[in-house]
Amino acid sequence: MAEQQESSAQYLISTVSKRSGLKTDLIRAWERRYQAVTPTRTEGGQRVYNDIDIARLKLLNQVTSNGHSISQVARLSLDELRNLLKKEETPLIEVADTHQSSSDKQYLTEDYIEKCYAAVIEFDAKKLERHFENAIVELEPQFFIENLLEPLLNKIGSNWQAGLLRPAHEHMTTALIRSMAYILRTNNPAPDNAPSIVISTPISQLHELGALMASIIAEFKGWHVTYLGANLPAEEIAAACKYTGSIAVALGISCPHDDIVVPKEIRRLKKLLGNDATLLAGGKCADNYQLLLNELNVTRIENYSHFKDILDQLKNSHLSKPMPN
Amino acid sequence: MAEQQESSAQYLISTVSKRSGLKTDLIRAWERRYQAVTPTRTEGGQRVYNDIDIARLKLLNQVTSNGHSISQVARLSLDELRNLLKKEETPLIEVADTHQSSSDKQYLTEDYIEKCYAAVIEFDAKKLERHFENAIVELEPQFFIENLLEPLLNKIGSNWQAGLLRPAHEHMTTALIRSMAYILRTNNPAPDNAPSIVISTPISQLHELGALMASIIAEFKGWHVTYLGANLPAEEIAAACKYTGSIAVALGISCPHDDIVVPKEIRRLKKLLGNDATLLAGGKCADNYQLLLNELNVTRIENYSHFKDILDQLKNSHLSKPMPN
DNA sequence: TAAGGTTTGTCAATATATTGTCTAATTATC
DNA sequence: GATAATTAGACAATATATTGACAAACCTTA
Repeated sequence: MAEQQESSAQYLISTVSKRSGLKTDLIRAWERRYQAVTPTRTEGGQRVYNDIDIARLKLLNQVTSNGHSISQVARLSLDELRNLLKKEETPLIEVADTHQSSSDKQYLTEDYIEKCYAAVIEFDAKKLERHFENAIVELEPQFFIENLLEPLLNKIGSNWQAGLLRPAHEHMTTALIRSMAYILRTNNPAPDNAPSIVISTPISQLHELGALMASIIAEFKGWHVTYLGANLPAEEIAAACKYTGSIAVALGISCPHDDIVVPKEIRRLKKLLGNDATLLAGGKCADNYQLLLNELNVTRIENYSHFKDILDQLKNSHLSKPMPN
Repeated sequence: MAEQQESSAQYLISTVSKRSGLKTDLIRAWERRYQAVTPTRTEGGQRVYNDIDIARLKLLNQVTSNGHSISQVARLSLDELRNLLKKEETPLIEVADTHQSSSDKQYLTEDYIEKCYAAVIEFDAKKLERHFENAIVELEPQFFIENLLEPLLNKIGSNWQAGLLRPAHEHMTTALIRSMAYILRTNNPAPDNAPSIVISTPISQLHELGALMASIIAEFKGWHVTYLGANLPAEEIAAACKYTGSIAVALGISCPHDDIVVPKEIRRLKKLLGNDATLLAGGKCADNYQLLLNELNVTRIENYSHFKDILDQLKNSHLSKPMPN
């Protein structure tokens, strides 16, 4: 125990009210009547909430405004509440955030980034996961990816290159984010006629966070994504592309390996793909191969927002000239 | 039946009305006259419905508007109602199923394994994910892991070694299972005093499915798991173990590489860990290093059930001699 | 076919439950 | 002292429950 108290920040009821969008009276009533949350107290007896409480109240707010009666859902776990929301899948609502100005949100996000980074340093996967969960609830998934995950990964990446973090830190984070990719993806299934893309990293490129991010983004953009993880030979990537009928292949290149393997693999892959699919390459160290990419007519992905543009373009040109047969 | 304690998803009559398309009065009348549904009650006496009730009412709505009299169909099972609809050839909304009898379970599982394997061959990640999702709901997570995931991975593994599957197949499956690990883990959070374990694969060992399975199993067994993914040098694994205060480290060795790197890494890791943590090794190809493991006093994990036994033993011996300070 | 009974959806009246909000008096915090 | 939190209780607005009734639709059978 005592982990929650020390690990996550403490909030008084007015803050909680602002963040959850519930009146203070209501928060107290829900506690009194249904033990929806059970905050600790100060010596003087004032309620002290943590991040989990806030996430919980936020979820309860959504669930009840979805038609559920508070008495029936107050004792459900975070996961059960999330499932409930997922099931209901009410695309009509999408209420513009009750209040919470954009500056609040920015501050909140930075706060989360700090907390997450601290959890990474401490090697505390559980804590990191909790922060992620809360953040996904508080910020919308889309916002979470762009404004929290991306900066966090950049920070981890650069600090790792600077020697401030061990490889094991990065591995742990990668493993966790991979496992959480599910809840990020799960909300918007791609339509059947969506275009397909294969995302991977070439052989010798073991760091896949960027590629993983890219695949989440592509799913959000309504693509069918076949994510293959790291370190695959060109034939395999090409085979996956062919099997899935993908119109694009994106490679993540983020290790400064600068050896001869990567150029060779890219060459081979380009040859194997021919004109069936567009080849894209991105990542921190893609620059190292700029000449090669130019020569082979491989599209360079500058950053994530550039990636989104490329996806849109490809999608449009694909839709305008449907199946050749 | 009598699965009300299912805890999640309890609905009041207005919600049920919206979802089923039946007026509240009618729902009550059907209950009063024909026991079409038998909801539980709140303390105050209000009706509380679950997902099955809703599915049932939806079906009854369709069936009756198809011409059947409510008195004749009110007591039919979900399956019977569905059959009725199917016969009538009325392409209406499909209703999610939940209920399953235990006798079907084995057959059902084998069916799922077939379907999942087919999805893997077809490179259809979305389909595979759907099968997984359905299976996890239909079978309990625990059962899912032991009776579906394990055989499926074995099948994939052996067929991959036999050359029937491409590496890319295995990569895709790995990536997907990693991302679904979240919902498998998420239901039973480990208590704060749970022992910790680090799970990884040594450098040059890139295939992590086994290690991933092991980490899911360990989480189910109530351990704090720090999962580091594949291909980590010994110092990193040792560092993670030290940081997290883990009492055990499990390595997955499933590639027939039989080179000199793995023995070297295991030796180094054992040295780095000293007596602070128990070193375990498992996986298809751990046999290749049997002599080394014996020499270094590394526990060999025979299979997943053996792994569970080991975890229990370690947990007990850890609890009996708590913190040295 | 017409009469008579049965089924079925709907409604009304009355009583109880649930739930968000509010007031008042008191106590913490800074 | 000003601001914010606390408790306890009260209140009104909805939602639900129960019971009984009723007419339209549906049957059966003479």
